[in-house]
Amino acid sequence: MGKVDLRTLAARLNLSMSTVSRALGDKQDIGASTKKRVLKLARELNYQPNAHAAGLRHRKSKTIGVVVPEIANNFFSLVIDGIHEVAHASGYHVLVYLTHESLHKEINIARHIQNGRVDGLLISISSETVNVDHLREVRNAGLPIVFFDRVSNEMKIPCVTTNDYESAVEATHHLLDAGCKNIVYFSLSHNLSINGKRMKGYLDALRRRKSSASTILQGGNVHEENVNHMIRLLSGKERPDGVFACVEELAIATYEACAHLGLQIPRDVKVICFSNMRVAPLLNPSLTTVRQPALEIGKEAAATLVGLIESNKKSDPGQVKKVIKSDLIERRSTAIV
Amino acid sequence: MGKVDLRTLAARLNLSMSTVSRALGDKQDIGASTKKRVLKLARELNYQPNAHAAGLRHRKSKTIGVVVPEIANNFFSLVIDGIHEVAHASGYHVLVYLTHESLHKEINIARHIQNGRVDGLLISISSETVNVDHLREVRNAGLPIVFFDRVSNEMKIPCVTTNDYESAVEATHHLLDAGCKNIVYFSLSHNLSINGKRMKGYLDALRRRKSSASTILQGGNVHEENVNHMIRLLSGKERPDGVFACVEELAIATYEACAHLGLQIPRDVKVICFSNMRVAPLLNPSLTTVRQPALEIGKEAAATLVGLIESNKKSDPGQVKKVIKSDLIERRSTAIV
DNA sequence: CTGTTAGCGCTTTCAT
DNA sequence: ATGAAAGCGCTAACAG
Repeated sequence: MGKVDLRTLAARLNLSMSTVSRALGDKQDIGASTKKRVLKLARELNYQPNAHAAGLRHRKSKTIGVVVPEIANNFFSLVIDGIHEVAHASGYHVLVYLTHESLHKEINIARHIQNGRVDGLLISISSETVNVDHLREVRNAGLPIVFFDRVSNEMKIPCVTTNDYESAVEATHHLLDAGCKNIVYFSLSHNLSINGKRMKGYLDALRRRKSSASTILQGGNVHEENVNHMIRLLSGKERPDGVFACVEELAIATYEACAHLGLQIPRDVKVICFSNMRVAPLLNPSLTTVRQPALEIGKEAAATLVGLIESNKKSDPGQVKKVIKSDLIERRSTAIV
Repeated sequence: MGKVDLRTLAARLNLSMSTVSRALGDKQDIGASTKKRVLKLARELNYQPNAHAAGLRHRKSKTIGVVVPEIANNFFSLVIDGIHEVAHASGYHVLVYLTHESLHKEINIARHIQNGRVDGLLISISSETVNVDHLREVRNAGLPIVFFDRVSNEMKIPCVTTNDYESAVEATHHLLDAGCKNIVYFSLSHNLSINGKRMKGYLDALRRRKSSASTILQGGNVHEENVNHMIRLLSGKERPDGVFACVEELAIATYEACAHLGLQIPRDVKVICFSNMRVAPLLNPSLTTVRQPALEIGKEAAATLVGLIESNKKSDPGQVKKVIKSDLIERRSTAIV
């Protein structure tokens, strides 16, 4: 089965390539019957127009790039699912890139996509990313970018996030209402926007209630270290009675630390976290959870980007912030554990 | 910042485009000093060779397509992580496609990639896929394919799987050794290869031990239904005392069913499953688990595909089966729950 | 060692 | 309504 290209079709139909092209492209100035003939044969031979040729001609790839810190993560994979849904519906393909939280890789990726491979970029920046010159470069090359979840304030471009601040306030109130006097905020990298917003919500809520001592415990990428940090903290003399975990990973680390020390959740320690895994609520009803609408974030981000790509106004859209509300904090009525 | 292309570079250096091209391509027949000059300017101007033009010329996209049933799934996202690692190291980009278990979508994807967009395909087929003509078509178009995890025996092409059969035998022995007399096999779609191999291992193990009544419970894609099926089964007169869950999703459904009925795992019901989520072992020590080496599967699959692409021998490689061993069944020595 | 030329497959003027 | 021809950006003969 040799390739079938425009030339093949044209030859078999005794038409010129341009006519065939017009017929397939649904253009003006084409005879109805000719068009029908062309479409028929194209279908028969399963003609697939070469993507490179079309891309070269149009300077469009019909592809969007998605850059995430990691994919083996329920939140990001759900986001990608949402992106996919919208992208596919709009005829776009999805190229996925992983930074593994490395700024170096992020820069590399940014470099390597300025070659027509993608028409735009969706990105959730790595925890190491403070300077965003590499992204400016991408935008200067004419590619629209949309931030999601982890945004940078250094660039005024559209971003899609959740109402982290408000949810964090609410989550903190839950802990306070449950009687916590000594809460730990289990934190992600301090330069991450989501961490910043959640921590601010947390601190503001504490302040507003003129309440409680508070510790900030800095978590990292290494699970075992997170567990050990928490174990150390929970074994201290002033044992915390509440934990606000910035992401699920840290809640799980907390869970393991408690198990290690024989502490019971929620009897000894109340835990609350931002989470997307369906499993977390099963672990312990009180360990849960502000659910982020990952799928919706993905869809919204993709829709925004596709919009930017297709209305190729060079005019900077400026900073359009779309905030998608987290689900309210849920508690299971029936305790499982 | 206008585009910088070969022409730009050539003009600024008073060289011809081909010389510049050669310098950048690290070809023979190029003056050392010229080369240096070219590379220097290219770096300065951040020259990125147009992917479409190169692709058109070489009939290569340096891109591999990955087709998975779903991405919001720890196993598949880990596999993609592995694929990424190898692909990136070999200079390949990764285009991800989701079928959401729909054969229709799978066929569509197969059609839409026969246009030079990808150089090869990694696929884990949907649960609806029995006939694989759409994949034959892809291969006939000259694209190498590698199956991973969920394979089809209809096509003799390389596939990367785990030792499902052996692991299932072993897992079953664990349940029998724990004293189970009435085990349920909680099954996926029957035409999935992984389900077939695991179920066969399960049944063979039972037979070999001349043991136990056994029920096959067919699970599906809808979580609530899975839970309800299991609740119904566990409420029957001959309540099963063991569950072999083909995948983690079904183990979680079982977990919820038990919780709903007030049954304790493992006291009332022993549960074992194939799993990749780090969280499952936390749920209940006895609920665990045959860990599939997802990352390794991804790496191996990608390496195999890249090999096929680069050694562009038209000769059919035939069916090369690579089996990657699952981790042994693990039990946590310390009970957490 | 370097330049000239042709062409990858497609779209799009510009003729007819 | 159709065809001829130019060209997207790059590379690989083929000259020199």
